[in-house]
Amino acid sequence: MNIAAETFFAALANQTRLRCLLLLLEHDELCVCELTQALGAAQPTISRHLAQLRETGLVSDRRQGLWIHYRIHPDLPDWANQVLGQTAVGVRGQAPFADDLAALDAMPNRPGASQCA
Amino acid sequence: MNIAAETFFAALANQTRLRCLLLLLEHDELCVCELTQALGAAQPTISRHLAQLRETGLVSDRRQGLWIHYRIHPDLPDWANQVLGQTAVGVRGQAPFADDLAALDAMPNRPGASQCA
DNA sequence: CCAGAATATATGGAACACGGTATATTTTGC
DNA sequence: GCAAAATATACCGTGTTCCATATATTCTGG
Repeated sequence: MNIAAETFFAALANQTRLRCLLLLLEHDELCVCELTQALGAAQPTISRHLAQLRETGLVSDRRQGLWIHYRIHPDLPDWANQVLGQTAVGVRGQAPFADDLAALDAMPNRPGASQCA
Repeated sequence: MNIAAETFFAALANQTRLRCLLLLLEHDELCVCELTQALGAAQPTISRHLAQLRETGLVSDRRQGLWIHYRIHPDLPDWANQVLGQTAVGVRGQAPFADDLAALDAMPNRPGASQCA
């Protein structure tokens, strides 16, 4: 997979998108409602940013009934994965990223893949 | 030094700025005329982007007579340096980054620190 | 002090990014 | 087929980014 560096960084230049991506880096797969809840954002906001990430090839999606699960795109080039990983290291423990992880863990009734087959 | 991740990525989201940064990653220090020549861009364009990189703490500058030399900011956090390094790996050999390096090497009369004490 | 070189800043207009609100789509269970 | 849930898209107003052009600043040599 090819992705222009500037396009990639433009995707990371928005806090909502970056928060989503870093959450997806820790939890393989998340659905829109989980991301919405974790970030405390409006659903259309999350949905629109996820669409943008999908269009630029940063994430892939998978429908399962009513839920659509997103994950970091499996064909993301190695350097891009490294960048995401280093970013996660860089912001570890900082707001709002750390809070997002906590909020997700505290969320009840998660439709995660862990509990359905 | 602290720099917000989204601010950092916004700085990398523009091709002119990214090209400058990747050039600075290979050659420790470059002056505006060298960057202008290497990118084949207008001087105010380069100057404006460098000012932006300076304001966000990504580069530092040093005046030497008429020339102002820029370099990657020495206090850039480790993760940010890693990101730049990985990006350089990711775009190695690709246009326009590879051409920039070639154009810089081909530039005559460079006011580099190498030739003036 | 003046001219010229290197760099910086100002200004204005076009394009784009973003969030909020409203609405549409897709799927499921009945 | 209908209602409801999860998600997606449309639309709009506002602020931002970007480039081009013009002008200002800073320094050097004479």
